[in-house]
Amino acid sequence: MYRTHSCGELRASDINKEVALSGWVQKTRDKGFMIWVDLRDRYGITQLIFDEKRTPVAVVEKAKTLGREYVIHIKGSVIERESKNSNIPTGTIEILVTELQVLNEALVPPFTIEDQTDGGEDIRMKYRYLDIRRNPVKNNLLFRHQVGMKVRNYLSEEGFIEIETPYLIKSTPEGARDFVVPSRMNEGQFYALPQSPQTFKQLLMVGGMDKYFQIVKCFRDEDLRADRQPEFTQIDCEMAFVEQEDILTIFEGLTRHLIKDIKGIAIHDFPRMTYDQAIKIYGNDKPDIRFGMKFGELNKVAQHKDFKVFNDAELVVGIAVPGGASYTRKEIDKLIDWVKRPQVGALGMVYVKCNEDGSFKSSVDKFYDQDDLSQWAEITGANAGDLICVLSGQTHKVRGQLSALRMEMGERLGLRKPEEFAPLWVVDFPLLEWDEDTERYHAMHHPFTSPKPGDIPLLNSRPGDVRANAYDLVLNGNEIGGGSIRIHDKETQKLMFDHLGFTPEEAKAQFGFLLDAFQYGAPPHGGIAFGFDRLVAILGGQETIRDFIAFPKNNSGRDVMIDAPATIDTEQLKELNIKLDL
RNA sequence: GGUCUGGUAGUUCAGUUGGUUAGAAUACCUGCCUGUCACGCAGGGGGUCGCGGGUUCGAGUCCCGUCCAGACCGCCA
Repeated sequence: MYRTHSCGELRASDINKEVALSGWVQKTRDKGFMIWVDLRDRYGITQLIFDEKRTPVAVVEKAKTLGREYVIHIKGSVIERESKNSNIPTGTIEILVTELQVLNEALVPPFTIEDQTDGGEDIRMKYRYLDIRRNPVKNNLLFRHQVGMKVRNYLSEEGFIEIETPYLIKSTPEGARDFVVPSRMNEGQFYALPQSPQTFKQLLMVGGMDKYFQIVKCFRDEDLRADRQPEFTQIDCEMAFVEQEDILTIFEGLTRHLIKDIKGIAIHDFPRMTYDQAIKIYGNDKPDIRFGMKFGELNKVAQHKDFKVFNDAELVVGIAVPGGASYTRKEIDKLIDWVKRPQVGALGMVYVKCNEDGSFKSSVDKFYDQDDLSQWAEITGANAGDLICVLSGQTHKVRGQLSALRMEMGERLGLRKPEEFAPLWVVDFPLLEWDEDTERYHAMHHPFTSPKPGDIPLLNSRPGDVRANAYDLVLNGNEIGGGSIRIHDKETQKLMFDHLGFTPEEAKAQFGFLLDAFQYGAPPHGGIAFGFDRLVAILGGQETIRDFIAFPKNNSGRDVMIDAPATIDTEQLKELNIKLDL
């Protein structure tokens, strides 16, 4: 028997027990007369002691050869420590070893297996199996498991059933790039990996499985980010005979339940905001509402003087940065440089210091008097001591720029507290979005999203103004879920394809199976999908999902541990009838 | 596709104005140490300064190119 106990469970009450333990050597402390070995497994650390007076000589000699991360098996008795360690749960006892067996030697690991490792991101990913031995990564994976269990239990109790859908499906032109898989048996043809089980879950609704969910891998061949991986996990849900309100209620419940159960925090406010409001007030469709700095539009009070920059602008908009009036000239200049970086793209920034004595000092004092500036302060909600930052230009661009500044300042001022949770529904998304490149409208959510019935007449005249029955769940400035009420009748779906520029033939070729299915009694239905990796990371107080995934990809979509992707040999290519053109 | 930052010992980093033999911490090895637990002490080994080219009497340092990594923009229905 390899072990009678784990390395995390022995206590003072176990003293005098004969035990067998197995695990990894975390550390040896050889004092000459005595050797201590910290033995580690998933459950904790137990100290072993090899004593020249009490341990057989041969065993002590073998203990001297142990290196870090050796896998060993020992037998011995639990004894009370002479000097106890209150830092670890097993700190009152140690194991007086009588038998030692080296199960496997280990090379010296390239970085230390400690909470505060000396290894950087790169090397940790290459040796991810060693990284996973470390508490921070291990605990993240345990945490992910717990969140997953709670989601499964909650949805299951609500009557949802988990159904698997295929991974080898058909490529579609809309949306993200597909990962494709060549088919050996069907020459010249390819499967695509699903970007989401969207059409399948709708077909499950037609199939009468009126409450479906799945914790499922999805694939998108797009560039990566700290919160974006090419393969990621969704909590995918769909319900039949529901309206938007039913969905919001159920998944508001799930969100509250998770935050309460996992973080012990009761969510009081679960606000809703329309897409238009979010864009106007926060410049962003996924606002972090843990802090203020709401946008104040200043066109009316800033375009009546001779300041050409503002007069020519489509939008003049500002935010009040709390405590910013104390910034030095140099600090403000750096802030201006920050908004002028290409990633943000502002051409400049006007600032107003709101002095403690109620006066204002701005970078545009030449053009505006104290009355003007006091109106700006009122509109942006600035108090004495704040700094008003004002950007101007094209509405769409300026909102994005000021939103970037708002998030940056929220971060710098510590207003984005990881242990605070502020969920938010953003509703009434536009149905269509103009695409500059292809010069046509495409579905903002996906082509199966239903328009708000009242807006359908606008489809021909002002397609950009048509709102959809679509909603996003935003948590702390991150989009963690999104969904919609779907189209369930063939006519509306045809209308939609028509406006997306699909010919009837194309629509039939791509989605004929769905249109067919809708002719056989499709119930009204809708759903939502949560980004599981993101949800777990945010509940864990982080925004990088990578450390909540056992084997993530790097920035370039590579798995540096197994070195994938990789070329395949000529035989394989031949079998697949593929010729490379490189 | 683009912007920015970085690449120096196993690892994390420092390296000034271009100037002698490239340093620190940690890890590793050896020895010592009668209760360690970030053990301590003494000693030791360890470098293609990412790669290629250029400027220079002289390049880790400056210039050009390139590769790799990270963050972001585009992209992500």
